[in-house]
Order: sequence, then C-alpha cells, then structure tokens
Amino acid sequence: MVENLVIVESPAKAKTIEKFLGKDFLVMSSFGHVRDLEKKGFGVDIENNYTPKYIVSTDKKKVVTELKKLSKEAKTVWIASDEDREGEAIAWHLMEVLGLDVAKTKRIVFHEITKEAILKAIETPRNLDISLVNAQQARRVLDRLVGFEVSPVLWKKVKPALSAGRVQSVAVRLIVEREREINKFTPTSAFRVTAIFKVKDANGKTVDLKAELPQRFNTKEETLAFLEQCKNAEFSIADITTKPSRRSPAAPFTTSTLQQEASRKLGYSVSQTMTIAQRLYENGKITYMRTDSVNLSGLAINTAKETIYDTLGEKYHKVRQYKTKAKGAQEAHEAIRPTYIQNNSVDGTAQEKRLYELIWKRTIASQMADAELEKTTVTINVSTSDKHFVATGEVLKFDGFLRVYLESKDDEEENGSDAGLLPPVKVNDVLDMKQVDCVQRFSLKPPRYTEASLVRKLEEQGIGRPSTYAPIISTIQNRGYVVKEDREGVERQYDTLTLKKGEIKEATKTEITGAEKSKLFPTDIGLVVNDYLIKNFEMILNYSFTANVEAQFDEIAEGEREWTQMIDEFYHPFHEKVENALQTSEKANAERILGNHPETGKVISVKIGRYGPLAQLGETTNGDSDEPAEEKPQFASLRPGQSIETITLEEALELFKLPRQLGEYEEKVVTVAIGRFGPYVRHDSKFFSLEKNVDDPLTIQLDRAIELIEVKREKDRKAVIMTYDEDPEVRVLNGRFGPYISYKKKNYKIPKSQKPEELSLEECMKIIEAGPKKATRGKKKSK
DNA sequence: CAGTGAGCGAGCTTCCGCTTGACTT
Repeated sequence: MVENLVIVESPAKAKTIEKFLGKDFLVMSSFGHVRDLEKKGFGVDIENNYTPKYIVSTDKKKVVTELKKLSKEAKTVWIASDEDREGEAIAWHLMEVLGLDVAKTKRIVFHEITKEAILKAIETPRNLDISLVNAQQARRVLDRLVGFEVSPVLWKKVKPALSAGRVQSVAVRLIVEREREINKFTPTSAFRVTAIFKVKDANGKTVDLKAELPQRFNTKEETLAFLEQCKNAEFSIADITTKPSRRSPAAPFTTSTLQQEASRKLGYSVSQTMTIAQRLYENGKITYMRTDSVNLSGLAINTAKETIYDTLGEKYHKVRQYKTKAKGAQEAHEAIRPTYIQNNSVDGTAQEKRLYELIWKRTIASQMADAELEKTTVTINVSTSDKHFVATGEVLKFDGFLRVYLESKDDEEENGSDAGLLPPVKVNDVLDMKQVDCVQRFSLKPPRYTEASLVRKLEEQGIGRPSTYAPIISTIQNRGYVVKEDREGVERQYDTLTLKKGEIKEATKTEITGAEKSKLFPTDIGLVVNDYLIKNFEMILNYSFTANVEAQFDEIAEGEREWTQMIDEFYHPFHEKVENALQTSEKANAERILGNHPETGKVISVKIGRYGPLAQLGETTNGDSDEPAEEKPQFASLRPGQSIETITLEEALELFKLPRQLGEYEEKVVTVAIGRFGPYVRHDSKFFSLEKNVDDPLTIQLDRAIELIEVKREKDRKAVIMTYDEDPEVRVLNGRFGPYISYKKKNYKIPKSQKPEELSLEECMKIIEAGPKKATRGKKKSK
C-alpha cells in the first residue's frame, strides 16, 4: 500500500523524481498520451457537436490497468504531466480513464527536474485547467478532420494511400517551392577583383597584404579596362580605421537548434540526433531532449558559473538569461543541457560522447563572456582610378565564449577570406603591387533544404512540435513526396584575368557547381499532390494557417472561447471545399507533352502512372476520337533524379533505348534494362545487377552478361549452409544478419543456442512452426 | 524488391503529438 502515487509522462523522469521524493512516494509513468481518438472513421461525432470518441490506445492498455490498480490503493494521486496543452490533456485523460476521485487527486507542475522545483510543486498543487484541455481537444479534432477528410480526396484524385495534413503538407510545400525557385534561377556573373601588395612586417620581412575591390564588374570589358588603369597606377594608403566589435554566444539548445548543430557539426540526421539524445537522457546525462525552451534552471546557471570559474577564470563568466522567441513555444521543460554541468564528458558510444560534448560546450558557452574583436579597415587609393581597394583585418582581443564554442552556419559563404592580423602600415604609405586577380563569380541559387534546415524553417513558422520534427521528416519521405539524395554537380566555365609584372593574362577555367549532399528533393508525386492541394485547399496549405489556428487555441485556453464553436466555424467552409474538390476537380496526373519522335513523329509525353512517373511514346487513342489506337503506346519509367517537370525530349528518347535483347544463354533470352534498384540483366526470370561504374546497360554485351549471371550463381551457392532432400523448400542460408532459415518465401531466426550447420530438418520445422510468420515483404514502418 | 501502364471492384490507405521498446532478412 502506497501513500502517494505520482504520475509523470516519461519513465526516465519518474526514476529521477522518485529519488527526490523518498519512500512515501511511488512515481510511475504514463508513457505519454494514454487515450486518443478512435483509429477508424473520424473518431469525432460531427453531427453531435464534434464529440470526440476516445479509446485507450492498444499499447497503453497494460499501463492503464496498472495505474488504475495503484491509484485505487493510494491516498493521494499526484498528476505531474507537463505544463503545456498536451500535458494538461494527458492529466485530464488520466483522471477520466483511471476514474480518479477529485478529492484525492492533485495536479502539480514543474519546469525543471531539480529537487527544489519538485518539492515546491508538491507544496503548491493546483486544479486541472479544463480550458487548456479544451484547447488540446480542438487541436486534436482539427488535425483529425483535416487529415481524414483531405487524404481520401487524394486517394480518389491522385493515387491511393497518399496523405495530407496541417503539418506535412506545408513541409512538402516548402520543399516544392524551393525546388521551383532553383529551377527558375538563372545565375548572373560578375568579376571579383582582389589585389596582393608586398609590404614589410614588424621584423622587416616581406609579407602579402590582400585587398579587395568592394564593387564587382559586370563585364569582362569593364574588368579589362580597370586592369589597364592599374598597370601604371600608384597604390597608396588613404585611410586606416579600427573599430571594436563584440560577439555574443548562442542560447542553449532546444530540440530544433540541437538538430541543426548536430547536423552541421557532426553530420547526424535529425532522427539520429534524437535517438542518441534519448539514450543520453535515459542514462541521466542530459535533461529532456524534446523542448522548445532556452531557459536554464537556477541550479544549472550556478553550476555553469562554478565550472567556468574553476577551469577558465572569473573573467570568462557572464550570467545570461535567454528568452525563447520561437512562435508558439510552450516551454514545459528546460533547455537541453548536461544534467551535471561539471562533467565535460561522459561514458558511452562515440556518437553519444560527441553529442554530449556538443551540448556541454553550448551550455557552458551560453554562460560565458562576449568575445571582443577589433576590426581594422585599410583603404587603398588607385592613382589612375576613383576606385579603392579595401583590406580588412580582424584581431581577437579577448576570446570569451569562443574559447569553447562557435555556432556553425548553413550556407557556405563565398569569400571565405579569413581576415587575420594586418601587417603594420601607415596612411600615405605607397605600396608595391604584386598582382591583381579578377575572377568571374556567379550568383548562388537558393539552397535546397537539409533535414535540419527544414526543421528550422518549420519552427520559425510555428509548425510542428519538438516531438514531431523527426517524424515529419520521415512521413514526407515514406509517402514518397520527398527524397533525401546526393546529386552530382555540373562543370561550369569561368574566366579569370590576372595583372602581373605589367602584363594582363586571360584564362578560362572550369569548376564543379550545384553538387548536393543529403538534400531534400520533391518527387513528381510530391509536386502533383502539392499543386492539387494548393488549388483546392489553399486555406490549409497557407503558411499562416497554423499560426491562425494557434491564436484561436490560445483563446480557448484562456477560457474566452468554446472549443466546439471554433471547430464549427472552421469545419463548414472547410468541408465545402472537400465536397467541391470531390465533385468538380480533375484527376491530377501532371501530363506534359514533350514533342514528337524525330523519326516516327509519334507523340512523346510524360505523366504520373499507376507505378510512378513514366514517359509514353505514342497515343492510347486514335487521334481525337475515343477509339483505341491500332498500335499500343510504349512506356518507360523515369529514372531517379528525373522529373516530369524538367525532363527534356532528348532525355525521354534515351529511356526508350531499353530494354535491350542481348541474345540467348542456356536457351533462354537475356535482356538488359533499368529497374528501381538500377541496371540489371534478366535471364530465366531471374535478375542480376550490373556492376556500378563498370557496366553500361546501353553498351553491355552478351558475354559480360553471362559472366554476371555466373558470378551471382556462385555467390548464391556459397550462401547456402544447409539443404534437405526430403523438403527442398527448407534451406539454411547465410544472410546480411547472419544465418537464417528460409521456407516458402518466409524467413525465420535461428536461436543462438543452435548451430546453423548442425540443424536437422526436424529442428528447422520446429523453428518454422514456433517462429513468427512475418512476411518478408517490406512493410512501411507505420503505427 | 527489379518486368508492368485494359478495366472492374472489394477492401484498404490517412492526421498530429505525447511517450518507449520491439525488431530488424
């Protein structure tokens, strides 16, 4: 029998709190929400004032039963879910589901997991805030109505199993619009002019002084004209100014900024970062990792101070309080920080260590003094021109927080000329010009989103929550709207002009531009769905939709508005759009006519087909009539990286060069084609991949194809550990994850206690009968 | 999991946000 039962959301949190509270308190976890809207149908009774139909989630039945039992026994139940909209709703659902007696139930909240904060919370319990709960119900019902009314429209008008939602559809829109900006973009170029002068340093040694012309020349002629002027010019120092400047550290990590920095500095994907952070949290190394707050507890600020005093000295310390500026932030937790700030490293995997170190540095730096710099600007006259060269130098007077941590930037900046210390020069000094370089530079196209920069953008717009950033990224990829890919760059030529020893030399050089690594690209399905949604549901796709409804949720939370009334006002015009789209909108297949075949004159077009984007040669109907054409059209799938929107007639023609017949082997036809997993040879209804970067499907010959077939056969033979004459369908194979049993297209794990090479047929059959009959067919990871 | 693209129809798909394991051909 336990006196006090405390319920929190996370088991790791429960463990910590139990230590603070002592013997009279039992701390349990609800593992997040315990109830949700019914999964099938709307889960909302629209006719009946939007009454939600809640059911206990299947994976929460056990927890609920246990909590029910414990809460019956306890004298007092303390519900300590987070103090935000979702947390309040969890508290309410718990009270409902557990059938808690109001008289013995207390609602408590705290924003930091410190003993002080928790004891204080216990002393000051409050009542459940039903307005806040209602705001959550409105959020939940609105998301359900939007998702479950719009998605079926897509199934009918575009393709089955697609989805739309308040958050995911806007995320896709961002990526689609950025891609179109990039496609539209035409770079302009200009000549950047830099000069190197020879000067003496403090020791009398000759060193380079680098300077740049603040303006660029648009044409080669202008550039050349300027260089001509430089030939006989005198270069002298007109002015030297020095200006102090300061830099301040960035705020401690939130989920979004942690994801961005871990991506930039450590190369982690958004979901990788969260998985690693979760482990650090569970091991008590860091505070909660799903937060939108930059706030540090008083304890943390003090420990940071002590740590900085001890390791770097007092002058490196500065107390700083940060204010969260993210739209819609709910600040139920602290910022992400080390639990024990005095520990600058932890045990764990290499990945955990690196992420911890990043969090530690960011936290410490956030409590450190500004860096102090001095920027020197030297202006250099050109006697034959009214233009000036400018040299800048930056000296670090005091490193401050830079000693520990510097935030990275997303966009690689162009002139990465690290301004350092300038050599000693004085006004009126005449300089010895070594050379002047003019390089043609191109304007940069807008950058494609990375996972992390998309998260930043979503957060800026107040779309999504810390717990959903990583899932959003997977959803839009799982639905096939977006792919994360590398793309090779293309060669580009640029001109250079150099003036050296009174002579001007011209040259044309090549560079690689537009290469992308792990960037988000819209697929053709993504483009089609996005355009369809914008046309028919602009209200939902609008970037400010979330902000608008959030403002209304706030009114509900303040008790100023009835939640069902808000939903009602939204639903009627929205539902009308749904009906309208179902009845009047065209099926969207994004068909585009590319032109005619140069020899046969047949029409070549591209569109979205049942299995994805395809190119079509010839027509299905005869001319303008509905009669089927005498000759069936030919089809070919688009290759990865190709898009309906940008493919050219020439590229489409290439697609029809495959499949090719190479000849016969063992009396069966050998063909070569390109499939979803790249080029392959097909023989006797078996597939053999071509070797990457070695074989070309357009030129490969029969003898090489046979070689590939034989190599694969040999490899397969080696993968077989055991076969049985009695039942040839049972085989013990060696796979990617070690030995396994294959039987009738299904696979079974071999228990560790058994040696695969000693398995008898009976033992295999036993494993097969006991083993989970999971299909091997790849299933989407959805729940 | 690779090839396909006539048409019909049954039955299915889907949201966002709060939490962890289970499990991996």
